[in-house]
Amino acid sequence: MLKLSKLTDYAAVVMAHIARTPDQLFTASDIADQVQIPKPTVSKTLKMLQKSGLLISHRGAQGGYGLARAPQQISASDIIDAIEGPFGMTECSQEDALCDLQDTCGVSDNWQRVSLVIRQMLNSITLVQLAQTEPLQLNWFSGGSQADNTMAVDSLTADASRTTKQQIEIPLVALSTE
Amino acid sequence: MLKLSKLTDYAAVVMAHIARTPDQLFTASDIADQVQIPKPTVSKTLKMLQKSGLLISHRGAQGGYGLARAPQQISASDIIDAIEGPFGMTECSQEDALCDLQDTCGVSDNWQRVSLVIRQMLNSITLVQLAQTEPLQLNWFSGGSQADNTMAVDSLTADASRTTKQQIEIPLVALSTE
DNA sequence: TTAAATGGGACTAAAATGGTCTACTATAAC
DNA sequence: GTTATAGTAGACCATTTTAGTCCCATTTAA
Repeated sequence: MLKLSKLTDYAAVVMAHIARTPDQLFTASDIADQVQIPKPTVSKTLKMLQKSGLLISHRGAQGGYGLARAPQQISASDIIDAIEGPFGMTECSQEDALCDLQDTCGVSDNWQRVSLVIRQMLNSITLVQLAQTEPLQLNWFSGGSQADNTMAVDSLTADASRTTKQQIEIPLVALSTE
Repeated sequence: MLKLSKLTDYAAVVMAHIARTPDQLFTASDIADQVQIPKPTVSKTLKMLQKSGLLISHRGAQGGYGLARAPQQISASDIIDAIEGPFGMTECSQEDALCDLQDTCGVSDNWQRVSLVIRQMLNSITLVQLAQTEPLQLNWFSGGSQADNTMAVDSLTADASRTTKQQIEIPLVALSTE
Protein backbone atom coordinates (compact mmCIF):
# COMPACT_ATOMS: atom_id res chain seq x y z
CA MET A 1 0.00 0.00 0.00
CA LEU A 2 2.88 2.30 -0.68
CA LYS A 3 3.51 2.08 3.00
CA LEU A 4 6.64 2.91 4.88
CA SER A 5 8.06 0.03 6.86
CA LYS A 6 7.71 0.18 10.60
CA LEU A 7 11.40 0.76 10.99
CA THR A 8 11.20 3.79 8.76
CA ASP A 9 8.35 5.02 10.82
CA TYR A 10 10.42 4.58 13.94
CA ALA A 11 13.32 6.33 12.29
CA ALA A 12 11.17 9.35 11.59
CA VAL A 13 9.97 9.45 15.15
CA VAL A 14 13.49 9.12 16.47
CA MET A 15 14.88 11.74 14.15
CA ALA A 16 12.09 14.14 15.01
CA HIS A 17 12.75 13.56 18.67
CA ILE A 18 16.41 14.37 18.32
CA ALA A 19 15.68 17.33 16.08
CA ARG A 20 13.63 18.97 18.78
CA THR A 21 16.80 19.29 20.84
CA PRO A 22 19.62 19.48 18.35
CA ASP A 23 23.20 19.93 19.61
CA GLN A 24 22.50 17.35 22.25
CA LEU A 25 23.58 13.73 22.37
CA PHE A 26 21.04 11.03 23.06
CA THR A 27 21.80 7.48 24.01
CA ALA A 28 19.75 4.68 22.58
CA SER A 29 18.30 4.07 26.01
CA ASP A 30 17.27 7.70 26.43
CA ILE A 31 15.42 7.65 23.18
CA ALA A 32 13.87 4.26 23.77
CA ASP A 33 12.44 5.50 27.03
CA GLN A 34 11.22 8.73 25.62
CA VAL A 35 9.57 7.47 22.48
CA GLN A 36 8.37 4.16 23.89
CA ILE A 37 9.96 1.84 21.42
CA PRO A 38 11.96 -1.18 22.62
CA LYS A 39 15.61 -0.36 23.00
CA PRO A 40 17.09 -3.01 20.69
CA THR A 41 14.89 -1.76 17.92
CA VAL A 42 15.72 1.86 18.55
CA SER A 43 19.35 0.90 18.60
CA LYS A 44 19.11 -0.84 15.25
CA THR A 45 17.39 2.17 13.78
CA LEU A 46 19.98 4.56 15.12
CA LYS A 47 22.77 2.49 13.66
CA MET A 48 21.17 2.62 10.26
CA LEU A 49 20.69 6.35 10.46
CA GLN A 50 24.29 6.74 11.49
CA LYS A 51 25.55 4.57 8.66
CA SER A 52 23.81 6.67 6.10
CA GLY A 53 25.20 9.84 7.52
CA LEU A 54 22.17 11.42 9.09
CA LEU A 55 23.42 10.96 12.63
CA ILE A 56 26.84 11.15 14.16
CA SER A 57 27.75 8.92 17.02
CA HIS A 58 30.13 9.09 19.93
CA ARG A 59 31.15 5.81 21.44
CA GLY A 60 32.05 5.11 25.00
CA ALA A 61 30.75 6.55 28.21
CA GLN A 62 28.91 9.82 27.75
CA GLY A 63 28.50 8.89 24.13
CA GLY A 64 25.35 8.89 22.10
CA TYR A 65 23.83 10.06 18.88
CA GLY A 66 23.27 13.51 17.50
CA LEU A 67 22.24 15.09 14.22
CA ALA A 68 24.97 15.07 11.62
CA ARG A 69 23.69 18.30 10.16
CA ALA A 70 21.05 20.91 10.74
CA PRO A 71 17.49 19.59 10.67
CA GLN A 72 16.72 21.97 7.83
CA GLN A 73 19.24 20.04 5.80
CA ILE A 74 17.64 16.67 6.38
CA SER A 75 14.69 15.63 4.28
CA ALA A 76 11.99 13.04 4.61
CA SER A 77 13.48 11.16 1.70
CA ASP A 78 16.86 11.11 3.44
CA ILE A 79 15.27 9.22 6.27
CA ILE A 80 13.35 6.88 4.02
CA ASP A 81 16.44 6.14 1.98
CA ALA A 82 18.46 5.48 5.11
CA ILE A 83 16.16 2.67 6.17
CA GLU A 84 14.65 1.38 2.99
CA GLY A 85 17.35 1.97 0.45
CA PRO A 86 16.92 3.66 -2.87
CA PHE A 87 13.44 4.67 -3.72
CA GLY A 88 11.31 3.67 -6.67
CA MET A 89 7.70 2.85 -7.32
CA THR A 90 8.44 -0.18 -9.42
CA GLU A 91 11.37 -2.46 -10.01
CA CYS A 92 12.09 -0.51 -13.12
CA SER A 93 12.13 2.81 -11.35
CA GLN A 94 15.63 2.09 -10.26
CA GLU A 95 18.12 3.39 -12.67
CA ASP A 96 19.96 0.35 -13.95
CA ALA A 97 19.38 -2.94 -15.69
CA LEU A 98 16.52 -4.03 -17.85
CA CYS A 99 13.20 -5.71 -17.55
CA ASP A 100 11.92 -8.53 -19.75
CA LEU A 101 8.61 -6.79 -20.08
CA GLN A 102 10.26 -3.78 -21.59
CA ASP A 103 8.61 -4.26 -24.95
CA THR A 104 5.14 -5.06 -23.79
CA CYS A 105 4.95 -3.04 -20.61
CA GLY A 106 4.26 0.41 -21.93
CA VAL A 107 3.75 2.09 -18.59
CA SER A 108 7.21 2.19 -17.12
CA ASP A 109 8.17 5.64 -18.27
CA ASN A 110 5.04 7.01 -16.77
CA TRP A 111 5.53 5.27 -13.45
CA GLN A 112 8.97 6.73 -13.35
CA ARG A 113 7.61 10.20 -13.78
CA VAL A 114 5.13 9.69 -11.02
CA SER A 115 7.81 8.23 -8.88
CA LEU A 116 10.02 11.21 -9.37
CA VAL A 117 7.33 13.65 -8.44
CA ILE A 118 6.80 11.82 -5.20
CA ARG A 119 10.48 11.68 -4.55
CA GLN A 120 10.79 15.35 -5.16
CA MET A 121 8.02 16.04 -2.76
CA LEU A 122 9.56 13.93 -0.04
CA ASN A 123 12.81 15.62 -0.76
CA SER A 124 11.33 19.01 -0.12
CA ILE A 125 10.02 18.12 3.31
CA THR A 126 12.55 18.83 6.00
CA LEU A 127 13.01 17.21 9.34
CA VAL A 128 12.05 20.54 10.85
CA GLN A 129 8.66 20.22 9.29
CA LEU A 130 8.23 16.60 10.24
CA ALA A 131 9.10 17.41 13.81
CA GLN A 132 6.62 20.22 14.06
CA THR A 133 3.77 19.48 16.37
CA GLU A 134 1.67 22.16 14.83
CA PRO A 135 0.11 20.90 11.65
CA LEU A 136 2.44 20.99 8.74
CA GLN A 137 1.40 23.31 6.02
CA LEU A 138 2.08 22.06 2.61
CA ASN A 139 1.71 24.89 0.21
CA TRP A 140 1.20 23.17 -3.01
CA PHE A 141 0.58 26.39 -4.84
CA SER A 142 3.27 28.96 -5.14
CA GLY A 143 1.15 31.78 -3.81
CA GLY A 144 -0.74 29.64 -1.39
CA SER A 145 -3.19 31.49 0.80
CA GLN A 146 -5.02 28.60 2.35
CA ALA A 147 -6.38 28.55 5.83
CA ASP A 148 -4.45 26.71 8.47
CA ASN A 149 -4.82 22.99 8.71
CA THR A 150 -5.52 22.53 5.08
CA MET A 151 -3.53 21.61 2.10
CA ALA A 152 -4.13 22.45 -1.48
CA VAL A 153 -3.31 20.11 -4.25
CA ASP A 154 -2.92 21.14 -7.78
CA SER A 155 -4.25 18.50 -10.04
CA LEU A 156 -1.60 16.96 -12.17
CA THR A 157 -3.67 16.09 -15.10
CA ALA A 158 -4.37 18.08 -18.18
CA ASP A 159 -7.30 15.78 -18.84
CA ALA A 160 -10.36 17.92 -19.27
CA SER A 161 -12.67 15.36 -17.72
CA ARG A 162 -11.19 16.05 -14.34
CA THR A 163 -11.29 19.33 -12.58
CA THR A 164 -7.95 20.99 -12.35
CA LYS A 165 -6.58 22.97 -9.50
CA GLN A 166 -8.75 21.24 -7.03
CA GLN A 167 -8.27 21.92 -3.37
CA ILE A 168 -8.92 19.46 -0.63
CA GLU A 169 -9.47 20.00 3.02
CA ILE A 170 -7.39 17.75 5.17
CA PRO A 171 -8.67 17.27 8.67
CA LEU A 172 -6.53 16.05 11.48
CA VAL A 173 -7.10 12.38 11.98
CA ALA A 174 -6.40 10.06 14.83
CA LEU A 175 -3.45 7.79 14.97
CA SER A 176 -3.87 4.13 14.39
CA THR A 177 -1.98 0.93 14.72
CA GLU A 178 -2.30 -2.11 12.53
CA MET B 1 11.20 1.66 -0.74
CA LEU B 2 7.70 2.93 -1.21
CA LYS B 3 7.51 0.41 -3.96
CA LEU B 4 4.48 -0.96 -5.67
CA SER B 5 4.15 -4.71 -5.46
CA LYS B 6 4.83 -6.70 -8.58
CA LEU B 7 1.19 -7.58 -8.86
CA THR B 8 0.26 -3.93 -8.88
CA ASP B 9 2.79 -3.36 -11.54
CA TYR B 10 1.26 -6.15 -13.59
CA ALA B 11 -2.16 -4.71 -12.98
CA ALA B 12 -1.11 -1.39 -14.41
CA VAL B 13 0.37 -3.04 -17.45
CA VAL B 14 -2.73 -5.11 -17.97
CA MET B 15 -5.08 -2.20 -17.50
CA ALA B 16 -3.07 -0.07 -19.87
CA HIS B 17 -3.13 -2.84 -22.40
CA ILE B 18 -6.90 -3.12 -22.24
CA ALA B 19 -7.32 0.63 -22.24
CA ARG B 20 -5.61 0.91 -25.59
CA THR B 21 -8.50 -1.03 -27.13
CA PRO B 22 -11.50 -0.27 -24.94
CA ASP B 23 -14.88 -1.74 -25.88
CA GLN B 24 -13.18 -5.02 -26.55
CA LEU B 25 -13.08 -8.14 -24.43
CA PHE B 26 -9.79 -9.80 -23.65
CA THR B 27 -9.37 -13.26 -22.28
CA ALA B 28 -6.75 -13.93 -19.67
CA SER B 29 -4.83 -15.96 -22.22
CA ASP B 30 -4.88 -13.17 -24.78
CA ILE B 31 -3.46 -10.76 -22.31
CA ALA B 32 -0.93 -13.19 -20.94
CA ASP B 33 0.40 -13.73 -24.43
CA GLN B 34 0.46 -10.10 -25.32
CA VAL B 35 2.09 -8.72 -22.22
CA GLN B 36 4.34 -11.70 -21.56
CA ILE B 37 3.26 -12.47 -18.03
CA PRO B 38 2.38 -16.05 -17.02
CA LYS B 39 -1.30 -16.73 -17.44
CA PRO B 40 -2.14 -17.82 -13.89
CA THR B 41 -0.69 -14.59 -12.61
CA VAL B 42 -2.50 -12.48 -15.16
CA SER B 43 -5.65 -14.30 -14.26
CA LYS B 44 -5.25 -13.56 -10.59
CA THR B 45 -4.64 -9.93 -11.34
CA LEU B 46 -7.68 -9.68 -13.58
CA LYS B 47 -9.84 -11.22 -10.90
CA MET B 48 -8.72 -8.65 -8.39
CA LEU B 49 -9.37 -5.83 -10.82
CA GLN B 50 -12.80 -7.24 -11.51
CA LYS B 51 -13.63 -7.60 -7.84
CA SER B 52 -12.86 -4.00 -7.19
CA GLY B 53 -14.99 -2.85 -10.05
CA LEU B 54 -12.41 -1.68 -12.54
CA LEU B 55 -13.12 -4.47 -15.00
CA ILE B 56 -16.25 -6.26 -16.01
CA SER B 57 -16.19 -9.90 -16.90
CA HIS B 58 -18.19 -12.18 -19.14
CA ARG B 59 -18.02 -15.85 -18.40
CA GLY B 60 -18.24 -18.70 -20.81
CA ALA B 61 -17.18 -19.03 -24.38
CA GLN B 62 -16.44 -15.72 -26.06
CA GLY B 63 -16.14 -14.25 -22.62
CA GLY B 64 -13.34 -12.14 -21.25
CA TYR B 65 -12.59 -8.94 -19.45
CA GLY B 66 -13.23 -5.35 -20.41
CA LEU B 67 -13.07 -1.95 -18.81
CA ALA B 68 -15.91 -1.25 -16.42
CA ARG B 69 -15.81 2.42 -17.26
CA ALA B 70 -14.02 4.83 -19.52
CA PRO B 71 -10.27 4.95 -19.03
CA GLN B 72 -10.53 8.64 -18.20
CA GLN B 73 -12.55 7.62 -15.20
CA ILE B 74 -9.96 5.22 -13.86
CA SER B 75 -7.07 6.56 -11.85
CA ALA B 76 -3.69 5.23 -10.86
CA SER B 77 -4.84 5.06 -7.29
CA ASP B 78 -7.85 2.98 -8.30
CA ILE B 79 -5.48 0.39 -9.64
CA ILE B 80 -3.19 0.51 -6.65
CA ASP B 81 -6.10 0.22 -4.27
CA ALA B 82 -7.51 -2.70 -6.21
CA ILE B 83 -4.37 -4.75 -5.64
CA GLU B 84 -2.87 -3.39 -2.47
CA GLY B 85 -5.87 -2.26 -0.52
CA PRO B 86 -6.30 1.12 1.10
CA PHE B 87 -3.36 3.38 0.86
CA GLY B 88 -1.33 4.97 3.62
CA MET B 89 2.28 5.79 4.25
CA THR B 90 2.27 4.56 7.81
CA GLU B 91 0.12 2.27 9.89
CA CYS B 92 -1.48 5.32 11.34
CA SER B 93 -2.30 6.82 7.99
CA GLN B 94 -5.31 4.60 7.85
CA GLU B 95 -8.30 6.24 9.32
CA ASP B 96 -9.21 4.08 12.26
CA ALA B 97 -7.81 2.70 15.49
CA LEU B 98 -5.07 4.04 17.65
CA CYS B 99 -1.37 3.64 18.11
CA ASP B 100 0.46 3.21 21.40
CA LEU B 101 3.02 5.73 20.31
CA GLN B 102 0.40 8.38 19.94
CA ASP B 103 1.76 10.47 22.77
CA THR B 104 5.41 10.22 21.96
CA CYS B 105 5.30 9.96 18.19
CA GLY B 106 4.79 13.52 17.15
CA VAL B 107 5.10 12.98 13.44
CA SER B 108 1.95 11.14 12.53
CA ASP B 109 -0.12 14.12 11.52
CA ASN B 110 2.58 15.23 9.22
CA TRP B 111 2.98 11.83 7.60
CA GLN B 112 -0.72 11.83 7.01
CA ARG B 113 -0.52 15.12 5.21
CA VAL B 114 2.26 13.88 3.02
CA SER B 115 0.37 10.71 2.41
CA LEU B 116 -2.69 12.58 1.30
CA VAL B 117 -0.77 14.70 -1.13
CA ILE B 118 0.61 11.59 -2.74
CA ARG B 119 -2.77 9.98 -2.82
CA GLN B 120 -4.24 13.04 -4.41
CA MET B 121 -1.57 13.00 -7.03
CA LEU B 122 -2.11 9.35 -7.87
CA ASN B 123 -5.78 10.08 -7.96
CA SER B 124 -5.32 12.69 -10.59
CA ILE B 125 -3.48 10.42 -12.97
CA THR B 126 -5.81 8.61 -15.30
CA LEU B 127 -5.42 5.30 -17.00
CA VAL B 128 -5.38 7.21 -20.26
CA GLN B 129 -2.23 8.91 -19.15
CA LEU B 130 -0.63 5.75 -17.84
CA ALA B 131 -1.33 4.01 -21.09
CA GLN B 132 0.19 6.74 -23.19
CA THR B 133 3.36 5.71 -24.87
CA GLU B 134 4.38 9.28 -25.38
CA PRO B 135 5.92 10.66 -22.23
CA LEU B 136 3.36 11.67 -19.69
CA GLN B 137 3.33 15.35 -18.97
CA LEU B 138 2.76 16.16 -15.39
CA ASN B 139 1.95 19.81 -15.13
CA TRP B 140 2.69 20.57 -11.58
CA PHE B 141 1.94 24.23 -11.99
CA SER B 142 -1.47 25.40 -12.98
CA GLY B 143 -0.27 27.43 -15.90
CA GLY B 144 2.52 25.06 -16.77
CA SER B 145 4.42 25.91 -19.87
CA GLN B 146 7.28 23.51 -19.56
CA ALA B 147 8.96 21.91 -22.48
CA ASP B 148 8.01 18.39 -23.39
CA ASN B 149 9.58 15.54 -21.55
CA THR B 150 10.05 17.47 -18.39
CA MET B 151 8.16 17.90 -15.21
CA ALA B 152 8.15 20.82 -12.89
CA VAL B 153 7.80 20.42 -9.19
CA ASP B 154 6.75 23.13 -6.88
CA SER B 155 8.65 22.85 -3.70
CA LEU B 156 6.46 22.10 -0.77
CA THR B 157 8.47 23.77 1.87
CA ALA B 158 8.25 27.27 3.11
CA ASP B 159 11.67 26.78 4.61
CA ALA B 160 13.86 29.57 3.36
CA SER B 161 16.96 27.44 3.34
CA ARG B 162 15.60 25.55 0.39
CA THR B 163 14.83 27.04 -2.92
CA THR B 164 11.17 27.19 -3.65
CA LYS B 165 9.46 26.60 -6.91
CA GLN B 166 12.31 24.56 -8.19
CA GLN B 167 11.98 22.81 -11.48
CA ILE B 168 13.64 19.60 -12.34
CA GLU B 169 14.32 18.04 -15.66
CA ILE B 170 13.29 14.44 -15.83
CA PRO B 171 14.96 12.45 -18.53
CA LEU B 172 13.61 9.22 -19.89
CA VAL B 173 15.35 6.34 -18.23
CA ALA B 174 15.73 2.73 -19.15
CA LEU B 175 13.66 0.01 -17.64
CA SER B 176 15.15 -2.29 -15.11
CA THR B 177 14.40 -5.44 -13.24
CA GLU B 178 15.51 -6.39 -9.81
C1' DT C 1 40.39 -0.28 35.23
C1' DT C 2 35.73 -0.10 34.86
C1' DA C 3 31.34 1.16 33.40
C1' DA C 4 28.87 3.15 29.71
C1' DA C 5 28.21 3.48 25.12
C1' DT C 6 28.19 2.29 20.14
C1' DG C 7 29.44 -1.27 16.11
C1' DG C 8 28.52 -5.22 13.62
C1' DG C 9 26.46 -9.03 12.92
C1' DA C 10 23.88 -13.34 13.50
C1' DC C 11 19.68 -15.20 14.43
C1' DT C 12 14.66 -16.36 14.73
C1' DA C 13 9.73 -15.95 14.11
C1' DA C 14 6.23 -14.13 11.67
C1' DA C 15 4.19 -12.10 7.85
C1' DA C 16 3.79 -10.76 3.14
C1' DT C 17 4.44 -11.83 -1.62
C1' DG C 18 4.53 -14.20 -5.88
C1' DG C 19 3.12 -17.72 -8.24
C1' DT C 20 0.66 -22.07 -9.30
C1' DC C 21 -2.97 -25.27 -9.26
C1' DT C 22 -7.49 -27.61 -8.88
C1' DA C 23 -12.30 -27.93 -8.78
C1' DC C 24 -16.37 -25.41 -9.87
C1' DT C 25 -19.69 -22.47 -12.51
C1' DA C 26 -21.48 -19.95 -16.34
C1' DT C 27 -22.33 -19.39 -21.24
C1' DA C 28 -22.18 -19.59 -26.34
C1' DA C 29 -22.35 -22.46 -30.18
C1' DC C 30 -23.51 -26.43 -32.40
C1' DG D 1 -28.42 -31.19 -24.50
C1' DT D 2 -23.50 -31.47 -25.08
C1' DT D 3 -19.26 -29.55 -25.41
C1' DA D 4 -15.67 -26.39 -25.38
C1' DT D 5 -14.45 -22.06 -23.55
C1' DA D 6 -13.81 -18.93 -20.09
C1' DG D 7 -14.23 -16.85 -15.61
C1' DT D 8 -14.62 -17.85 -9.99
C1' DA D 9 -13.04 -19.17 -5.73
C1' DG D 10 -9.78 -20.21 -2.95
C1' DA D 11 -6.21 -23.41 -1.29
C1' DC D 12 -1.48 -24.02 -1.37
C1' DC D 13 3.59 -23.53 -1.15
C1' DA D 14 8.18 -21.51 -1.70
C1' DT D 15 10.57 -17.51 -1.14
C1' DT D 16 11.56 -13.17 0.54
C1' DT D 17 11.04 -9.46 3.62
C1' DT D 18 10.35 -7.59 8.02
C1' DA D 19 10.50 -7.03 12.90
C1' DG D 20 12.65 -7.78 16.67
C1' DT D 21 16.24 -9.66 19.77
C1' DC D 22 20.68 -10.91 21.28
C1' DC D 23 25.70 -11.39 21.68
C1' DC D 24 30.25 -9.91 21.71
C1' DA D 25 33.78 -6.67 20.23
C1' DT D 26 35.35 -1.95 20.50
C1' DT D 27 35.73 2.65 22.16
C1' DT D 28 36.12 6.12 25.67
C1' DA D 29 35.26 9.11 29.86
C1' DA D 30 35.94 9.09 34.52
